[in-house]
Amino acid sequence: MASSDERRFAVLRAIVADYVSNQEPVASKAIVERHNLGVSSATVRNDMATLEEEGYIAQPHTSAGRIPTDKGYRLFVDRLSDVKPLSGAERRAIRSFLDGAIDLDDVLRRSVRMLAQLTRQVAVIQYPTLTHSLVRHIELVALTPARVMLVLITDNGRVDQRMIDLGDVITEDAVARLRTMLNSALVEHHLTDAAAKVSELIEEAPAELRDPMTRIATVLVESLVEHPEDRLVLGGTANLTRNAADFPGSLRQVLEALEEQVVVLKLFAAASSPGTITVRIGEENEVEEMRSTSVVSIGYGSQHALLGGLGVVGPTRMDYPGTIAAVRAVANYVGDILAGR
Amino acid sequence: MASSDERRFAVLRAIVADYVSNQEPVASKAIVERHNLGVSSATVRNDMATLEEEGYIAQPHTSAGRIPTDKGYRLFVDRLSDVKPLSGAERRAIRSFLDGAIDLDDVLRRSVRMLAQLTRQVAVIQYPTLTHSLVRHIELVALTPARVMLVLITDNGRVDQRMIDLGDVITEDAVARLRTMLNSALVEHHLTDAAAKVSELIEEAPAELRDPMTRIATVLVESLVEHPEDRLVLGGTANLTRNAADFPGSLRQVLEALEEQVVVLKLFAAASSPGTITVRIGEENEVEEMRSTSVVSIGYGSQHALLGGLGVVGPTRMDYPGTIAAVRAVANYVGDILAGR
DNA sequence: ATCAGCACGCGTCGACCGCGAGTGCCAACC
DNA sequence: GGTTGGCACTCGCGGTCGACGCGTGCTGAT
Repeated sequence: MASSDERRFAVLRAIVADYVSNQEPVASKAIVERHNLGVSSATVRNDMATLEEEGYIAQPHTSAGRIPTDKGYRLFVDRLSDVKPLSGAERRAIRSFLDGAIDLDDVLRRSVRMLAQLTRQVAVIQYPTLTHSLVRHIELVALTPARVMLVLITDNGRVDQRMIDLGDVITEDAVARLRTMLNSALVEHHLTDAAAKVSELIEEAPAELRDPMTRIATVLVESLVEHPEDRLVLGGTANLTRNAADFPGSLRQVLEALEEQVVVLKLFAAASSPGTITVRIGEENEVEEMRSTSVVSIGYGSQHALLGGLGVVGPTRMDYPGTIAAVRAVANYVGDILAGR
Repeated sequence: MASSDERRFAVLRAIVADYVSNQEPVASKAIVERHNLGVSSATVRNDMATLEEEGYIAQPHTSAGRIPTDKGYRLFVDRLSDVKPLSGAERRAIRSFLDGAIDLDDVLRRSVRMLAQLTRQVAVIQYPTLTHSLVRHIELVALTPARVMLVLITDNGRVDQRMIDLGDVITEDAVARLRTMLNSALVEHHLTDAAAKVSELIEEAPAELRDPMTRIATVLVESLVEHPEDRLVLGGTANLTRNAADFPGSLRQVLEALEEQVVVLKLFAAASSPGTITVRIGEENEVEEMRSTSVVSIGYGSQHALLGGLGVVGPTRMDYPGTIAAVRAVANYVGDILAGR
């Protein structure tokens, strides 16, 4: 029967809600008290038995209440329809806080902070990817006679730098000529086209500039375009300790994993198009050490260009609706700010 | 008697050593077993009674062994004479690991990581201060018609960026002229002189450039020279959980405090001249939340110029000799690399 | 001053027990 | 068939108790 199915789901929802807020197994009696389902506790118990058979909930010990399983959370999240948006005050707070930002770094730092605060969890933001960026400017600065620094400035405000060892002394004049060549070839072009443009540059270059140009091109293409070490900003790790019980003995592991950029990047790999929330619950995470956490992530950027991912990492026992709302809101603002400027 | 004093200190040293490695109160019997002082446990007990009266050690409960107090650690550290340097292998590891660095960010990231690994504690490194730096280059990039980005490149490889709202549309040509003016006035000069030079620039500027130049000057001087938001890199926070017992209930507090830049900067405020280790033990810390930790810090840079501070934060029960050696070694390498390049 | 010996204090650990929460099941009811 | 009150049962939790042993402080001897 449809209605019986519905009530069973209502029971699951109640269990999730109560467990999230009280973090203790919830009993049938507690459900009928706090949520008015219009049935008795015995009926709820029957439903709970079914839910348990189907694997949505479990009981820690024989005579305790039930807690949701990963599968239970999954169903709960999938059926989540009306994500209540943030309050006006919250929206205004975000906006005004982020508007004070001074540069890209600052935007991202403030955003993680905001997100961590809103969700009371660990927040992560990826730096906007370079792949879709337009080159605004390339600077070449001689640091020592045989060493230059390449500075790449893109349209979303990101500034990247690389040391380049030229292997030979170079004159200030040569540096200037290289700089001019690079800029006229690349400015206002997409970084994805850089590889092609740059190889042309090498061919066109006068003999004496060919070697340094080759080295510069290699660094530019290899380390900035093909293998950009995706940077990310982390915040609110203190929130992990909020309920140490949520990470049975593995708090350490989680913290360690979070310090590994590679691992965290994997968590956000799913972030596809902006606006689409991805939720990875417990065991669904591919990363071993993160099996005791849930990850809520989303892509940010404008409608057409995905700039990067952001999200939060927390216990599977988290306030999914609230977290999703916050993540979405922050992604909107970050996207606006980085695109709008 | 001098010799009796000496033995009492030897007892303290033994207590510190044993407590640090076993992290449990150490008994008189254990001392005579592990360290050969040539006296009986009864004698050690007498010494311990004295040490306790003088406040160097304490016992958690009446019939337990002793643990060092902050004052005890202090004495221990003060009398530390021969800091055993790192092993050759370790030195080589550090060197080769840091040499692979790609730019300043990378040097610092690798260094914290290294330091955290060596000490198994939380490592912190301040970005090299701007105040003593030489300006290598200033770049001005128009991001939108009325907005430019100021990029400052200094001789130690640091790259800083600031958005500047000009309040009015500006031509590409004007930007170029401003850039030229800024560079010819500031390049190869100390940032400390920037304020003076820049105010000259404003006066010399042609009327139509005066307004944008003023805005740029303000940002440059105020936000980069006078109030540089001292950035810092943190690593190894996972090590805090290594022994949660070390932070009775306050692990959360410590983590939170570490996320506050201001707080952490205060911890390192003492870092004076390069090469001088500063140790703050427990209650000696001015920061309230850090009273349960010890901070070992040092300045790094060349002989004459202090570039910044670095160090570690850990439990008062830490391996001081080892930590001090590691901190000193890493500071040396970081100083070398940033100065030598 | 050092040391062996001893009595004492006290924290730790395991066993035990009673309580109560929460369940599963059953029989009755709509 | 779905729902409900009732009831017996399970099992974890918290508190008590006692034995044990560790580490100490003290005392008296050297």
